[in-house]
Amino acid sequence: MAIDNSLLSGSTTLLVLKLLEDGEMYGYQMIEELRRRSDRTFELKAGTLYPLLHTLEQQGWVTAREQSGSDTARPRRYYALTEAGRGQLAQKEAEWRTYAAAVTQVLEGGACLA
Amino acid sequence: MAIDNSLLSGSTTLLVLKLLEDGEMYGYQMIEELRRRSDRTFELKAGTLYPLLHTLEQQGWVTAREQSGSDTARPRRYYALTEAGRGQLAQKEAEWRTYAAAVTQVLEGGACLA
DNA sequence: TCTATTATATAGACAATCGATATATCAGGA
DNA sequence: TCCTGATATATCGATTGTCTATATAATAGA
Repeated sequence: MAIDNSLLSGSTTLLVLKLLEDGEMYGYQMIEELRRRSDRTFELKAGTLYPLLHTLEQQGWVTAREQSGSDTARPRRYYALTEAGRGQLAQKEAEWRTYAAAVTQVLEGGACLA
Repeated sequence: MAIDNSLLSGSTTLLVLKLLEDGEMYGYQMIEELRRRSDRTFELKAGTLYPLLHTLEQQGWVTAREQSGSDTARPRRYYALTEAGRGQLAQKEAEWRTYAAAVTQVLEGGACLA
């Protein structure tokens, strides 16, 4: 099922930081990996990701390393989490859990609370 | 914990429709009820809700009934779900579950999938 | 030759939320 | 009495996040 784009809003940063938790990745790879891990639910667009990566870099949450491989058409920019980025990831993960729990509570809690 | 505003984006319509599932409500009441049901996680702003309600009405998902009670300072606009609105609610609820499951999968799935 | 894939980048359009402001009444404290 | 806060709805402009479209450039395959 294709989900409403607007649902994605706000969680994209979390998802991108999460991808970098286990090691560096380049942008195009992130799009593919995110699609794979989410069973095609998330099909992040290039026009969304690249500006976001630049923002994350400016904020000091990731660092970039350009690798102009001879085999690739265009040099890849590998991104890695900084310590600050790890902190942000932890915080955004906690925020997500709070948010998701609250939505679930509204959806299931219905009329009666203790 | 106060969550990032942008996380709310896209789920607001779902939450509002859900509130109306059990009967009609007016705007101000929805703000309070949503805050209560979510344990203060959702503090929907008036500037967000009222334009949204007008949109929902235009789309035919809710109907409005104005009640100028003698005891209230200003007449209340009571909103109720239409049949189309119920359909939308069901669809948005399904979308939410798909989306939330995908985020959880990315957060927990990590590197290894079967 | 032409198209698709890999790989990054930017500009402009669009949607959703917010803060600020407006209006109007009533209750309660200083 | 005056002033603040709560009740109740409404609109405007700013900000943010995502998208589509476009650009560039090399390589593989039909």
